[in-house]
Amino acid sequence: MDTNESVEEAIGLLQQLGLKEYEARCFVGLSRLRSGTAKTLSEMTEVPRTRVYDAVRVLESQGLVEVQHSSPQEFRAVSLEEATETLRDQYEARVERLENALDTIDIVDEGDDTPIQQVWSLSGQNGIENRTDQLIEEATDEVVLVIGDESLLTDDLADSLNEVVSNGVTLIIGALTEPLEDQIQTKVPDATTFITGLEWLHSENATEDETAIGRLLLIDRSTILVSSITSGSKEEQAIFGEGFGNGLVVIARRLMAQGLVPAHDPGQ
Amino acid sequence: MDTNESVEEAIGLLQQLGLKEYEARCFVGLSRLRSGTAKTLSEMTEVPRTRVYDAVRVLESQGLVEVQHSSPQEFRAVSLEEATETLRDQYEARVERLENALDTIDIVDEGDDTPIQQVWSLSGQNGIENRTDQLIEEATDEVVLVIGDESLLTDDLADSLNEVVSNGVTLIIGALTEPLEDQIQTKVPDATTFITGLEWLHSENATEDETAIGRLLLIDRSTILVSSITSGSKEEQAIFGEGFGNGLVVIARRLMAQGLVPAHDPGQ
DNA sequence: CCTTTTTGTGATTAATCGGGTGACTTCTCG
DNA sequence: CGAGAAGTCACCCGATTAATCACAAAAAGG
Repeated sequence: MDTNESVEEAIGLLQQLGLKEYEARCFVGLSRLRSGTAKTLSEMTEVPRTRVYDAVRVLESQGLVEVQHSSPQEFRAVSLEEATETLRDQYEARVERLENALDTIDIVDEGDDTPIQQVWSLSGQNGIENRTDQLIEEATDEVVLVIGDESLLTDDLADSLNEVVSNGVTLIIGALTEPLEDQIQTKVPDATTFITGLEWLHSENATEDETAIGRLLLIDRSTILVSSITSGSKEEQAIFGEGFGNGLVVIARRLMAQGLVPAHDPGQ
Repeated sequence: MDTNESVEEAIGLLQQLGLKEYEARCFVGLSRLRSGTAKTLSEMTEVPRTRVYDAVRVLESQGLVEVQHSSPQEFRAVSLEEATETLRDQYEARVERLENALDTIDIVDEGDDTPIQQVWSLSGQNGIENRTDQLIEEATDEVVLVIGDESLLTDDLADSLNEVVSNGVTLIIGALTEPLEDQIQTKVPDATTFITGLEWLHSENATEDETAIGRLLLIDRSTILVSSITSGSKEEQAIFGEGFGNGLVVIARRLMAQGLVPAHDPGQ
């Protein structure tokens, strides 16, 4: 809606995608013009005129802008589809090369691992999401999952759940609210669902930096992941433990036995 | 094969993907260790010990490593699959947001366009590739394509070609060598192929900064794209013109009539 | 043809960021 | 309790990047 806001956002995103500020400004500037000269661009983007040339040159070498070598020379941005496709290609190529490089390396050295009680923490919505999916896919016996916020019920997650349930794994999913439970039953029809009775899971009054429950995942009764979301920063943080004897896991099992999952049977 | 080399490459790639040097070093360091402390990591990666903590914290917040809050605390990298998946997600999210932002903007202002003869230049393998594909898909009548190097015959390109040929567009593809022609007939069976007789298209003796032909694309006899590859830098550069009256296009048509495409009939 | 303005290049300065180091507090363990 | 390791901070300095300026080349326009 608000163009100015979107412009700023686009500039920021382009910088996150690796462009410098001037390059980003020039690109969105050109995106709003069918075509423009250095002067036009400079006026519209606040980029010093003499620096427009450098910026555009970089953009051209990345396939985001085309240049007409006349005098004065004119610039124009490639179409939105071409631009995003180019960016995607670029990134995909890098990630693939990274995969290969790390693959040929992975030859680990000294095993610096202590096979005792371990509790790891990780944060970032994305990373936690991926870890969740992976853990679910590795389950052989039982998956217990409690979801605290509907935004966490992604399609990828549903895919993982449906895949594992089709392999004969028992799937028990809890929700904090009834509407959420309905959503779950729609996306993962084969799961046994329930509404958790643990009040402390609910995000109280949404005060400042109140901490709400994110997910709670128990795999084969021996691996657990619990995450929370601070309502202010919306950053998700998780702790994660594995091993049947792991303290965290033991607590989780006890918790479960007590009433998190009401008697293990569906409905009510 | 050579681990050391791969390590360096991985570090470079991670930096291109947005990590700082220390972060990149720490991540590949942890990738070779099942788990490690700040000291271990510092020794292995040449990152000052006191800075390992910052770096790892950032990595954790991005979902690339997990931390055990013991003393001394231990770090470990997530699996290769999780890491690449996380990176992909992150990027995809950014590109999508960019798409939206630019979409709400695109409301162009003053049309600063000159509808006269225009020849644009663009560079970068990726961008040129995308432009090529897009132009092909827009063809309504005829596509003439000459490919100068087999590396340019990508799957995406073949897809575009096959798609457009199924819409009844005449497709004529030239190659510089016979093996290349064979490849083309395999990937795009419905195309009429030939071997170009234009000697200057061939990359002479591969001297220093010799310039070899990349692609030559003529769409509906009114839009043309010609690219070259400097053998040294392997950078691809292209010029691009549209409009039936465009000078560049006129030359291309004449060139074609002369013998680029031998009499327009298949084989020999 | 000469003047004036615009265009493009290059060098130069200023500010920011990231790599690198060391001081200092806290913790662990003998 | 004391030595050494772990962890946190604050700082320095070099490189990158934003920003300005000086100047040559080229158009525009009398």
